[in-house]
Amino acid sequence: MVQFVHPSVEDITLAGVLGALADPMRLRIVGNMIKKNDCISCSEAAPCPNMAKSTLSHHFRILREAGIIRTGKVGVENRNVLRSDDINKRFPGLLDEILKFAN
Amino acid sequence: MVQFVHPSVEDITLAGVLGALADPMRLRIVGNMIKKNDCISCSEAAPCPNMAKSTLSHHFRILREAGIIRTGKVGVENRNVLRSDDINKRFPGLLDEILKFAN
DNA sequence: TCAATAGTTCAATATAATTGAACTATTGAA
DNA sequence: TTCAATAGTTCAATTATATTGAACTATTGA
Repeated sequence: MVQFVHPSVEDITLAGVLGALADPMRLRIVGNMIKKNDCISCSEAAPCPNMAKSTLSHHFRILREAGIIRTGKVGVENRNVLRSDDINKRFPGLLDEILKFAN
Repeated sequence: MVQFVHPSVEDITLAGVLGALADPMRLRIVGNMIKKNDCISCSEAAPCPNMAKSTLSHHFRILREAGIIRTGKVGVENRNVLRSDDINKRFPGLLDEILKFAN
């Protein structure tokens, strides 16, 4: 059984959030999640078609462990949602401000 | 002669800015710069007393090459200023929003 | 039961961060 | 004008992180 690790709200850090978003590929993943209505599979959110799936999996793990997204398994695929509310509790307005400039 | 490299405004990237600020030490350096009125030497902005000066120098280079700070040599020391105006031209409001949560 | 799908984990290699040691440049004093 | 002190850079070595192919796990549908 694959167990996904998600930090609690109080464990989300500024450097962690910035670090997770400080990568063009991960910015595009999060941008795609917003565009495609927020709850999508990993491959659907992929920033480019030729990326190795292990790399994609790694990027999702980084986003997950920084508290940016929440991942749950539904059937054969993972569904990912942005943790906007949680991040806003910790850093009000920050996420929107950053994602305004993504893509 | 030491030549400092600074990107032009249009070469400042979102991932670059986020990457430069995605480090607790660098967040503290920038926080210290704001607290101590913006134009300070490297050692004055140091995030902790026991950091190797080569490491400190490295962090200032990261901040400089991301376009976060501008460095100039004045006498025996370096003076560093935040490039708030330049970053605001490229990403209006972003820097303030991030630094609101630093420290 | 078996193949297909979606993703994870592992191990190897490639890239970035940290640090001590040696260096450069500027100042101020003998 | 020489010499020590100060402030930082650069280099080389080690350590940590990212990327990827290959092998694995879990779920679905035929």
